[in-house]
Amino acid sequence: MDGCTVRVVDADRVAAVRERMPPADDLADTADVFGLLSDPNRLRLLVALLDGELCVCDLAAVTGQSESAVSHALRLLRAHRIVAARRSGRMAYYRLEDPHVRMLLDLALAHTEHTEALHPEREGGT
Amino acid sequence: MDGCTVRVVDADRVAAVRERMPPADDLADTADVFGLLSDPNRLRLLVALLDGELCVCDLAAVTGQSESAVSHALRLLRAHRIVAARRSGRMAYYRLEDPHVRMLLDLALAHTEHTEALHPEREGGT
DNA sequence: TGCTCATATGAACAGATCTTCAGATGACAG
DNA sequence: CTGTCATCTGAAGATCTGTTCATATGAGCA
Repeated sequence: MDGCTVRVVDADRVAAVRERMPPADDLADTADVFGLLSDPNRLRLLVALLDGELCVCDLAAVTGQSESAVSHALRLLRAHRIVAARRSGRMAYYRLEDPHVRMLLDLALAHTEHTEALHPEREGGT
Repeated sequence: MDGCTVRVVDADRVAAVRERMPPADDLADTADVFGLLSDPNRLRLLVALLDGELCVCDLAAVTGQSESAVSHALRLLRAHRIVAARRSGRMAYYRLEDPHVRMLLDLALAHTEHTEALHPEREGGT
């Protein structure tokens, strides 16, 4: 042969872990959700919404972004059903719809509060 | 002043929410962590490591990536102290180091398992 | 010492992402 | 109906990100 593109040391473990690996769709979904939380500005929006609904302009004020940027971000979040909009006249009030995301936010924020020495840019190799 | 680039509807809410908003550093950190979890392949690596340590080539086998890609990904995760490496001869065994990330993974996976109808690309507007 | 294997690294290219700007939509006031 | 206001949208550009290919490192073996 050729030596195999993919070498395996512990075949049993590999097989076992592959068993437990969630289906690609689920992983993609999950990665997607994390991706939506991976932008500081989007994060700010969601954190702002933890307390209750806010209109676009107030969200812009709270998070310090342009209203256009906020609108784009909300569009994305809305497309993924993470936030929902309520219309009142020409205003749009957004709220956090996805309880799962709320949990992730709570958990994540709780931990960063306690974790001082988390700063990146370090090699932990040798 | 001018009319304000930023209009505010509910000034009190805005002020209150700004109060509660975590410092920019914390948010950046949190967004960073989510960012590391936002790639399906990295996610696969981390899920594989939930069970215990694995060497690079086995990780490649489990996750279906090239060993180089795996190495690059691990490097990133290592830099952020999310995984740690143990050396044994020419092998490198990686394990999940960050308990906080483990929690996020558990929580996220638990939910995607139960959630069938999460698929994106939908407008929830009106 | 010289060879092979497991892993690490760097450079480069392709695709995704975020922000901004300009303009569209739809509601409300007169 | 006309003008204004809040929000939405599309396109364009700069930046980031992830993958690949080629090569480096360093351990073990003969």
